[in-house]
Amino acid sequence: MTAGRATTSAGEEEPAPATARVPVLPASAAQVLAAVRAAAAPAVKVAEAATATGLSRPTVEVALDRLAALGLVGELAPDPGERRMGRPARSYRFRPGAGHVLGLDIGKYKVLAVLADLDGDVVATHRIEVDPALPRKGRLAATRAAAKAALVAGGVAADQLWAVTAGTTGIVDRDGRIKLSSALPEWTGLHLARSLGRTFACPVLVENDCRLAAVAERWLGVAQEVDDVVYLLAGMRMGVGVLNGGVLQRGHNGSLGEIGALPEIGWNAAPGHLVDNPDAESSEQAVTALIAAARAGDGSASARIGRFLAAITLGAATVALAFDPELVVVGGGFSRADDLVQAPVQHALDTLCPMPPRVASSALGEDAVALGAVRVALDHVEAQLA
Amino acid sequence: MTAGRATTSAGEEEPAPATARVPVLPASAAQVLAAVRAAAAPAVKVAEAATATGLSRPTVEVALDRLAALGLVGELAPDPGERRMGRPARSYRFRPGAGHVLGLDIGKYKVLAVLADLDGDVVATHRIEVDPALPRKGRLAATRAAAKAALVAGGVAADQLWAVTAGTTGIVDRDGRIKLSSALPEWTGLHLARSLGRTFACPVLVENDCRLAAVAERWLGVAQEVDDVVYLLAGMRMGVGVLNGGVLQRGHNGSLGEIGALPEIGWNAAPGHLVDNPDAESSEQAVTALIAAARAGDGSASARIGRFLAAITLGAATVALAFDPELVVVGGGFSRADDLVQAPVQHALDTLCPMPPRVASSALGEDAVALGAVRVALDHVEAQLA
DNA sequence: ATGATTCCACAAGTCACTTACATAAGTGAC
DNA sequence: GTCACTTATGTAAGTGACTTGTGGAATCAT
Repeated sequence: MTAGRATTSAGEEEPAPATARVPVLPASAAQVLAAVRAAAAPAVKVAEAATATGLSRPTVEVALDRLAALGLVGELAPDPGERRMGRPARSYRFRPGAGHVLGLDIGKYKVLAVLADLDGDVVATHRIEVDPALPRKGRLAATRAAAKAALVAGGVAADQLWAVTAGTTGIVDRDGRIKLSSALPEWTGLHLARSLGRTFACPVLVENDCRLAAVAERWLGVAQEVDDVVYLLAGMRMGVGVLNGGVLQRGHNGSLGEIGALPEIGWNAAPGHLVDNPDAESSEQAVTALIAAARAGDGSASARIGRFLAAITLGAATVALAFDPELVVVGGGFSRADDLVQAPVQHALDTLCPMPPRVASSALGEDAVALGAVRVALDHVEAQLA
Repeated sequence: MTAGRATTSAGEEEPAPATARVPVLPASAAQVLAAVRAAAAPAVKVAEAATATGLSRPTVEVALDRLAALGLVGELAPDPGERRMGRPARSYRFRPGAGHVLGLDIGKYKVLAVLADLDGDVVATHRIEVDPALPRKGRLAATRAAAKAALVAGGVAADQLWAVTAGTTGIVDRDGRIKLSSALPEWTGLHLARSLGRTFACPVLVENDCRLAAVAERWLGVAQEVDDVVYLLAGMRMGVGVLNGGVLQRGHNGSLGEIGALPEIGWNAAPGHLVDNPDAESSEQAVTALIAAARAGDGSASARIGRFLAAITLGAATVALAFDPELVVVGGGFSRADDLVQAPVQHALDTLCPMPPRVASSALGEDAVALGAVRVALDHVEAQLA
């Protein structure tokens, strides 16, 4: 569509920006690709793909040729184990390495980059600890460094990256701008999607971290097969991510689920029950210590945690009633305290809700946000391939 | 696909159930139909439809022939006002009367049937006042009577009905069963979709009334062009309907938005501030009288209303924060008191929410539910035509 | 009437897909 | 090793929905 003439004639064109592009597939090829990916067996014979798609064999064959030319599928050497009569069938399989996506979790204390192939299998990971007081530039630089390191570790070239999603603390609008972040005040106002867009030659999506955690738990965690999920981040920071009918909810300003602003809910005060000075940079370690103490039988530590739980239950019941999920996933952010939260929250919801949802603790822990980012990036890619 | 042989040969077939069926259109016809409907002008020339769809003129012509055969479009006599050179172009226009949908509002005190054509223009209406204590059977009979009366008044045959949607009080699951209705206790457990399905030879959808009101306000009321809407029913009954990204939210059990169960929210007690005995059958009239008194300057009536408003604001703020809508529509159910509610709720949200939504009072009043039902039925039809 | 103008109707060509058939590449029996 | 059998591949011819292209029909201006 764009001028082939200009690129061949004039030399003063801006350099072709090496845009990583998801290939555009004709309808039949997209159908065949979906069938190959959906197949239970690792390798798919042409005839199988034909019956699966309802298309005829010749059509499937040309589609497979195109997909093979794009690298999206590869022909497989015939399995020597399977010896049957007749001419052996050609087998194809999806090549998840044809493209890659990157999920970024830009947190207060760390930046985590997760590189995955088109199957969502993690190819490489890179984590960089950062100073919670780091200014914008430094945190962005750390993000780019983590992304680059993951790409290098995975041996993936930049133009093999088809989509990037970043998750971060705060209210993110639909353009990828951070409207407000209380945990990272200097983050407020940053157009993160545009900033990162200059680094990557592919679409960059930005989403609130709790939402991505909700997506991840549905993808790989405790909320698999569940369409209506509320993810409840309960820890030094309170947050909510909501899936309704399997689709991520954002709200008009991107602040859906942020009921913490209501003093009656008590969420803003809740972290104060855990540690004396929640804003201190050392609060993260203090909470870890507190949990360890409570597990070791320290009564005053348990009491603190009890007060914290009492403070969050009303809010938990409110979101459960408001969104009517099938499952509430509680995640903490700090390591492995989710089990301490699950039972009390379940009890609270059982008492407060007429039709109480199940409550489960996060299965993915600290990786949830980056994995959710990977899933969102994959969804973006797959929407284009369809 | 189904056996033409059987119907012609055997006589013992069950009588063809006169199924009202939305016609199945080939892709090009659906495209052309959409173009004809979307056109600004009432009549569309073939060439215009061709450029609008991107299809060629011959293709558009055969599509129009098919649509005309189905009655979905009609050829229009050439406009004698438009005198131009050359052979006059044939004009087509959408025939909204090709099919009809029915919206039902099955309430405590009334049943309202609204019959509309495919443009959503109301063709006929029938309202039956019912005893609030009426048992299931009677209310269902009244519903059927209202539907029939509307059909007769509109001169529409039963097989011209392409979809029916019913709205009613209570928690409705995705199969159209009423799981719980506090306002109509004998309604609980009724499989309303199946009951009504025996009456109508077309799909019957059932939805909670507040949700339909939200849909209606977005369609014809104050929430036009707004994708994220919370409809707040504030009166003798509290309820919520939520649209997020323009799509109706239901939740896992169909109880999304039902935060009234929380005592801290205060919604269950709120109607008690308006009248002394909210469960009495005369409470409806009592509220109407109360509003009239307050408008006339009665101090104690105003005080009652003030207490009611104070009791609902926390819940309003909660749903506003939870769902992050662009607009909150307050509706009452009883006649025209919404303006008394709008300003106090707006004030409450402005104080309690960091990014307060706009608050508007319902534009559709008592008709909202039935009109929302019409819209949902039309959406169902249009999804099939696409 | 005649020509200009505009739209319609029919024919022929194109594309993606189908069915149908001949050919290739193996296995197993002799 | 050769032959028959089985199974999958490769290619040709056919179909349907859509395209472009050309001649014809309906109206206005002269």
